Amino acid sequence: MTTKHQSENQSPGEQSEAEFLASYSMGDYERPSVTVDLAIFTIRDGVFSVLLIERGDHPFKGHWALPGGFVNPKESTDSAAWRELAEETGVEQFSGHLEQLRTYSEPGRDPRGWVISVAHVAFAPNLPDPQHGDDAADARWWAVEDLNLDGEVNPDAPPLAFDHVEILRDAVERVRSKIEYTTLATEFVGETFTLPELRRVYLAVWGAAPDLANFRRKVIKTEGFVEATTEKRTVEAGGRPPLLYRKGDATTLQPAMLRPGTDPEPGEQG
Amino acid sequence: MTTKHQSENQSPGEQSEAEFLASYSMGDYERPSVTVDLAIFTIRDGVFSVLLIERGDHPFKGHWALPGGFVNPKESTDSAAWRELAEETGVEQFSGHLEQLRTYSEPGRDPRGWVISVAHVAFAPNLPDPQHGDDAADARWWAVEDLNLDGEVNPDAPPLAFDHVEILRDAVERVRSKIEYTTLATEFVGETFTLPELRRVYLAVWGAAPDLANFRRKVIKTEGFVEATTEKRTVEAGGRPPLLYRKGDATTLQPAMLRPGTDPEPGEQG
DNA sequence: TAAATAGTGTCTCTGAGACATTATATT
DNA sequence: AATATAATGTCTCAGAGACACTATTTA
Repeated sequence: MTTKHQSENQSPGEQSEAEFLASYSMGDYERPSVTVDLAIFTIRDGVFSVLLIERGDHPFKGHWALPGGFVNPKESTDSAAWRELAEETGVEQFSGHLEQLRTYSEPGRDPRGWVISVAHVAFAPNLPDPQHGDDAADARWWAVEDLNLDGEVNPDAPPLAFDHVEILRDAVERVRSKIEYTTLATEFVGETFTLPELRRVYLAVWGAAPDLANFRRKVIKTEGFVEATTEKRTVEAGGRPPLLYRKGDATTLQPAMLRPGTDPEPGEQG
Repeated sequence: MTTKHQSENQSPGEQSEAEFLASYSMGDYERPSVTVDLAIFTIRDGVFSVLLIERGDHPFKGHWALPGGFVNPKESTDSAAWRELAEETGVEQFSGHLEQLRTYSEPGRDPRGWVISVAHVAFAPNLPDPQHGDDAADARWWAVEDLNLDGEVNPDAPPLAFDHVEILRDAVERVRSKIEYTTLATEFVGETFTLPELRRVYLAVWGAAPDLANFRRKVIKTEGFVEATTEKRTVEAGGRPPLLYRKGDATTLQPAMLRPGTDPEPGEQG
């Protein structure tokens, strides 16, 4: 990476970069507020869920929104997202995965003014119920399939604030596709886990699980996906106790885990 | 999409959302400048190339940067990117593809202050040489492989400004992977094209082309990727004249076109 | 032993890699 | 005819889908 950049030849009367910066003013361009929004996903009792916060204030009072907040100077949007993640989940040492989704900037997306939001997605194993926000607003996990992300299916779905329907749609699709070609499904289970547990992650996120036998073959044969331990999960009611595994050091799946039902049809119009 | 959100019951003394917004002030949070940066790719004489601009002013005077500019109020970052794209390429009706890459916000990435950049990637068929910038700076196409994106390989590579090495690395990888699982390779060729031409797109972008015969089989059998015309390309020197094709209406490739050389090894540590 | 869950074996089909062969043009 | 490029045919192998079968536990 090139970091020194003072190397160009400089005529005597010319300004150096240091002098230039010292005299530089950003001018009076209008500037937007920049926020981060977080789609924090977990699987609770086999249900693919996302954390939402009920707004206690206008605008969108009583509607549900993704947790988020302003980005401060001297921090990256990632840092801001990690900070919000800790605050909202109440977990100081968050063990999951966080990544940037995309930036939403459509004019009018926030009625208060010019607000650009950098959305992030987090994957986490079973998290506790969230702290109640200090602004008396509610915060809870919602099953993703209970949200009306694709049309008005569920009359009891919470109304979503801002453009968070769009963000959530993109976030859900990101998670669904990311567990196809990476090992991130292991972020939704504990330190050790069984293969049926890992398979239930795919079931929860995709709404359909790969065939049991083929899933095992795929996971076991993909070097570095999981590592077998010698212990078995103690099971309460009936059934053969499953072997426990630990995540391996692979990060990508090559070839990808295929979503069932997605018949290998040729590309379609989008 | 839920757009009406005035439906919650409101006690007599309580503020309505309209009243709230009328009295709302964004406060005096410090706000960043937000810019867009563009990685505009094309293929010129079989060479995968990107448009860079030589900076005429500090900071990074004499270094090469991605074209870009400030985002204005009342426009999305996509609109800003389209606007810059037209300005920088000098093409009013740009026929290619533009998409958001990701947002770069690391503190210190711009020595002038707090600047957050939303980077975009554009795919275009052979574009003309760019206009000279009005600030007397140079603007030209650079072969991607002549840039030192992965270590100091080429001593004649142009020095890159800001964090544009990182952005370009991400942008190149985006293009390389996007032509695997979408039909975007057709954005690099003209209205009609031959299969060998399309294959040379993969050769240019990946540095290696799929086997000729297997490539044909894949493209032809993927419904909606290309549509055969009845004409042939008139050829100047020797050889059988190839059939001309037109792009189909498919957008995704299922299964993906595989990069050659990438031995189907299991996932590795990243 | 029945029920429940975990785990194995195997047939088949699709699609990619490799590479030999045929087709159609110019000089 | 020689050369050059386009297009086809075919053998093989990896890996996914489907599903029958075996294993290990509790009630």
